[in-house]
Amino acid sequence: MSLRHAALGLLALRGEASGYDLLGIFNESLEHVWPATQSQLYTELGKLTDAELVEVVAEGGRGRKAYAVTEAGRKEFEHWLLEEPPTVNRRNDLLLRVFFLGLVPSERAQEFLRERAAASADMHERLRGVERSLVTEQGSLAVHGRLALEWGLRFSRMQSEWATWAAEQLAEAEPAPAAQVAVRQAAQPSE
Amino acid sequence: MSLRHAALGLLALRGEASGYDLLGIFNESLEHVWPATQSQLYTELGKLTDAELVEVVAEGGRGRKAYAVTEAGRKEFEHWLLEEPPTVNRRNDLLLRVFFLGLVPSERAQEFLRERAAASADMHERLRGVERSLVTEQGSLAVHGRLALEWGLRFSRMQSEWATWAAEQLAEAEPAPAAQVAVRQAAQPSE
DNA sequence: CGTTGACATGTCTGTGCTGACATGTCGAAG
DNA sequence: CTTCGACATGTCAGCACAGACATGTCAACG
Repeated sequence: MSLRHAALGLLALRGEASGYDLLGIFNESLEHVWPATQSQLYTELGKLTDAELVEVVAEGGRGRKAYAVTEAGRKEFEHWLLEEPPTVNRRNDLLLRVFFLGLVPSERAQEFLRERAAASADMHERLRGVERSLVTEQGSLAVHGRLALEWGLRFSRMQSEWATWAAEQLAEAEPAPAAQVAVRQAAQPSE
Repeated sequence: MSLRHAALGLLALRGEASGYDLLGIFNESLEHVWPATQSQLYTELGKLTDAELVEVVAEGGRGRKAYAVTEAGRKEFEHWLLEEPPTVNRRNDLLLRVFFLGLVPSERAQEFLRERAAASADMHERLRGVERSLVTEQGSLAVHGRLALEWGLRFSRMQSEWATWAAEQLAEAEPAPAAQVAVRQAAQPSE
């Protein structure tokens, strides 16, 4: 239920904002961290209002409603931020595939892993580009944005290195082509 | 929609299995990679049967139905495994919190990051334990299980190091309590 | 013989999320 | 004056998933 807290947090940062404003921030700053669609966001703002964690502080043109966090909202947000343990992201598409890699020929599996290594390396380079374009900015938002960026840099590097290593592991474990099978069978009587 | 493919893959590995059997595997081997509940799994097996990707190959006592993948199922599975690009896991609870860390005093934020570093270090140790208990096992499942384990080891180490680094960044950026500012400046010119 | 625990299948409600749809306002440019 | 693009709010259907509920069989132990 983190969208709730993301919205609360953005309102706390901004002081006040409309659903439309928040949507803009979600699509810019939080796109890679916690994406949200418009329908979700407006629904959540409605619920937050009902729960009295936010309130409408102004109504402007085009039906615009400016929201701000209430005292209860601020409290709820800080509790979430510091007290509640972050939920670990359990599902991992990549590792699920790795689990099944034994079902295809080793060469195909190695190819798959090398592709993943390349994809992560690409991601790393992309983030390096973002990093370079960020050196000028200042302020607390930039400080914490940089922490998140560094996480991405380290993660993509780790994953790229891991995938390269994994492909090598498979290459060593099974030297592959049919010609070598006989050798293997002669060398090791069982399994 | 990866539960579908996880079920397909497990059936391909096992040859044939009941929903109950698969549930056991999900709760043991795939718990940290792709958890599934019983209701989800039985529902999915029903859908897979309707789609003719799996079929009931035997019925046993206690209403047991043994499923096996069909030719179409095998094809669909291999397509997913090798052709479809793994979807990146976009939502990240931890980074979302980091984004908002500027809303609390720097000391609290540093505390938060150090806690995260400790939690990741714990995770790392836990996985090292699993690694040690795995050295005896053989077979292709163990080979690919080890690849996934190594990913976990590298990930937890990376995250622990990152959190430690991030806490230090904040400590440097805002040397905090006014009294100590002078001391720090005198003691260490930079970095 | 009765109880317990593993085996085994299924349904239902609620929630979070996505994508599509629906509706309307306002300012600026042509 | 019309049209277009940014601003702005909302609903709805559908899917994945979690957790609870419902039902029943079979083997083993006491």
